[in-house]
Formats: sequence, C-alpha cells, structure tokens
Amino acid sequence: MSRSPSAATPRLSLIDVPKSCDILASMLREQILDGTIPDGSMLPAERELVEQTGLSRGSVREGLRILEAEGFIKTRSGRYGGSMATRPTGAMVSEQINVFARISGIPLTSIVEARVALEPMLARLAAVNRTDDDLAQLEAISKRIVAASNDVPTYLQENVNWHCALARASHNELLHTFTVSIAQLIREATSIKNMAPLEIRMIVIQAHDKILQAIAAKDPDAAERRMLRHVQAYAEHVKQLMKKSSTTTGRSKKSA
Amino acid sequence: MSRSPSAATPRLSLIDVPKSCDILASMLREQILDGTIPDGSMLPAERELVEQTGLSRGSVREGLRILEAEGFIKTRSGRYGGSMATRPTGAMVSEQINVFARISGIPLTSIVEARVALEPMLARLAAVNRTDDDLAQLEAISKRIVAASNDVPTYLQENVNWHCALARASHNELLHTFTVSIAQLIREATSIKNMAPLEIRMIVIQAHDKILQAIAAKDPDAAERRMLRHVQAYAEHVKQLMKKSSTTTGRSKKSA
DNA sequence: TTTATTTCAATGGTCAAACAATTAATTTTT
DNA sequence: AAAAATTAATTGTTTGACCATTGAAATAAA
Repeated sequence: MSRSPSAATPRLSLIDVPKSCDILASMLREQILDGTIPDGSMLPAERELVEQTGLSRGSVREGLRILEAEGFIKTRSGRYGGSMATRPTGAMVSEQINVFARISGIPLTSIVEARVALEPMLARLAAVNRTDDDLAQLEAISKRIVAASNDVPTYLQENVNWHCALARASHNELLHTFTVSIAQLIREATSIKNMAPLEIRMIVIQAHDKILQAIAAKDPDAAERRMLRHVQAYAEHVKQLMKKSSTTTGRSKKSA
Repeated sequence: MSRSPSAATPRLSLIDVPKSCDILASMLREQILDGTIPDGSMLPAERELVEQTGLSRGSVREGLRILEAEGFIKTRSGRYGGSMATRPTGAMVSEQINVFARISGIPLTSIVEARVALEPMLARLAAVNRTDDDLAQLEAISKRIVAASNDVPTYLQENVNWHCALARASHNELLHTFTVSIAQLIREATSIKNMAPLEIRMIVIQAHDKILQAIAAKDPDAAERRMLRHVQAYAEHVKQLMKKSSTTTGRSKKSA
C-alpha cells in the first residue's frame, strides 16, 4: 500500500484497543453512575447479559470482575444471587491511597506535611459539627490511649483510631477519607522504628486532651490552633528523627 | 445436628468466601507489592499460571482482570505480550477519589473545606521546593487564564491546571493527588451553575498573581498567607451562592 | 549490503458447552 | 410447629477449541 506523499503528518494519539470485557464494564459502570442501575438493585444475570450483549459468558464474567474490583458491584452465588450495584466506599478509597503511597515511596515527611495541612481544619470542623456521640467516642478513645501508654502497638493503633474519630466528627467525608489513609500510613512508618518514646507519648496525650476540650466547648479557633501546634510539633519531631537516618516509607534501603 | 446448649455465643465475624480468581489476584498482588515481582517485569503467561495454580484459564483471566482494574498489571496481546507489573498511578487514585465524591454526594462545601485545608500548605511547599521549570509552567498557565478570562469553560479548565501545577510544584505527590481530584470536583460543581462571573474571575487572576510572586520569591509565609486569603474568599463566595440554592455535587434535585 | 516482505510461533482474546457448588424458597416429613 | 429434604435459579469452575495480535526471524527484493 502506498501513502499519499503530500499528506500532512497525521496527528493521532495512541489508541488503546479495549477488550470486550472492558466495553461491557464501561457500559455497566456508566449505567450505575448515572442511576440507570440504582444503588442496591440487581444487575441482569450473567446468562442474561450474554443474551443481551452477544458476548460469551467468559467475557461477561471478566467484565463483572472489573466492576467488582472497582467497587461498583458485589456478586453472590446461589439462587436469588447475582450482581448487586454498590457504591465504592470511602474505606476502599483510603486503602487505595494507602497502597499508592507505599508503592510510590512517598516519604514520611510528605505524609506528615499532609497531616499538618489537614488536621487543623479537621479540628475546626469537629468543633463546629460534632455531635455528643462524636465527643463521647473521642473521649473513650482518649481513655484507651492513656490506658495503653505503656503498650506501644496498642497506643499507636488507638492513636490512629483517635484521629479517624476526629475526622468522623468533622462530618466531612472527603477529609475523613484522606485522614484514614494518612493516619494508617504514619502508623506504619513509625511503628517500624521506635519513634514514639514514652516522653513523646505523654506529650501527645496532653495535646489530645487540650484539643478535645476545645472541641467539647465548640471553640473552632482554639481547636484549630491547638491542633496546629500539636501536628507541627510532631512534624518537627519526625524531621529530627529523619536527619539521623534518612528513610522513606517505601523499601528501606540499608537500614543500619 | 444439635448444638451443645451450654456453648457460649460463638462470636464470629462474617466470612467472605473468596473465589479462586480472588485468591490468585491476592497472591499475585502480594508478590507485586513486596517486590517478588518487580515493577515493569512480566508475569508468567496465562497458560503457565494455569499450570502453576491448577486453575482453569477462565479463573486465571478473571484474576488478571481484577489486578488490571486495580492498576497492578497491564496486559498486552501478541507474541512477547503478556501481563506486566505496574504501579497504581496517582491519576488513578485521583480519579477514584473523584468518582467516590460524586457518587457519595459529598457537598460542595465539604470539597471547598478540603481545598481551604490543602492549598495554603501547597503554596508554602511550592515556595520552598519549586524548580524554575515549575515556576515557568505556572506563569504560562497564568497567562492562559488571563487570555481566557472571557471564555468561561477554558478559564475554568486552566484554573484547574493552575492548581494542579501548583500542587506539582509543591513536590508532595500525596497532596498533589488529593489536589487533582479536588480541583476537578470544584470545576465540575461550579461549571453547572454560573458561579464564576467576570468580577470573580478578575479577583482570582489578581490573587493568583500575588501568590505566584511569593512563590517566585521563595517566601513560604507570604505564599501560604496569600493562598489562605484566596481560598477563604472563594469559600465565602461559594457559601453565599449555596444559601440561595442548596445543592450537592451529587444528583441535583429540583434545580429551579 | 540494505530494505522490504513474508512467514511463523507465542501469547492474549473469545467462544461454547458442560457440570459443580451455592443458596433461599418450597415442599415434605416428623 | 419444627425439622428435614427437595427444588430451581444462579454463580463458580473446568475443558478444549479456535481466532486475533504481535514482533521476531527468515526470506526475498532492491
């Protein structure tokens, strides 16, 4: 075949040829997103999708596995089973952020920077939006943190729980999702080394207490200010530790 | 069968029976995450996985589709094709955050709150970490925003680009990922209504200019302060507009 | 030698048909 | 009334075959 020599350079982007299962997944995803298939409703049975689409059952099932991995459906066996439309959950998003951060080797300093940015706003919002139940939960966790102040793993986990509960109290689901992943990432990164000596743990407990008082009093300015001090102090602490041994959250290289 | 009546309540969590493809996906995912299968390397061929696992090819393929949807592999046809281990990208995470926010009906006010929390830190970090190239890109986008100040759709898109470029200049990949989704979400929510009248557009252009000056001068305090003012003013603007017609990013109900 | 063309083989993509496993409603038995 | 067996619809899984894609290698042409 001969190309016409006078033709201008044909500016085309790369074409990603979709598989049949990709197309099916896209079509169903769209219908779930735009509400044609409402949340909680059942999709057609596999064999019905085979009929409707003209694809083989194998291709249909591959498409369903894609949607399931994306959190758009949940499939169950048995009579009256099938694929139900679901919404991707915040927990899924948090988990994916978490995996992304670990696999990309995002340094701990960057994660701490994100915390410094987010948590003061969280404290402010919690002071405004908290319910009595939110407050009660935060106080319960605070008590558990005190009780576990000599059991580092439990202390760290309850610390994560505290920050997540605070995020819940902010009643901002987006910030909550971010915070869940950040709190977990920081715990994972800090539980490797001994980054939480008793002295620090005591300071943290005091800071939490002050912040909680402001939230209880529904004083957003004080809550934000105290949280900012708290997370900045923690960031400084981390920065000091990093100077001695530079490491990332990813593969620890030559940890002496 | 009879249960022993004296037995204590058998406290068990719900058991999610995994399919064979789920198990395969989990095993391969783990090997990719822990580096046994390095990024960029090829997985065994499908038929080889069939041999190794004893599963059918259909099940193996379903497992591979799960991993592909999660961003852990990329599969190509043809001889010397196969499944290559890849890393989930920040763009994928941003997209998932975006979908989650839209489908969960996160209100615009919450998204704006997240922006108010994140962007001042972004400006601060950019002032410290920016390269000359980062600055040049930001200035180029600023020029395009000015040029498009009467073309609202282009203006809004370039605005997204500006905030994303700023996030890139911060050299914090985690915050960048968050920001990409937030910038897109705000554009989607604001481009429906006419939320950016000429007056606002001009104020935004001026604010960007001031912020950029601080970043050019590597003055983190000024950059953070000016950005805070900018996003707070924007938040106030949005709040005013929401009072008149309360709407979420999700399904707009009875938009008059 | 250099360049175009053809061939080839490994790999994913798709299909078809069958049977197993699961599960909740229904029916039967106790 | 309660327990057990039956039933039918649905997903789970396997097998085997063939098609489509792709890039290296062999071949032919210049």
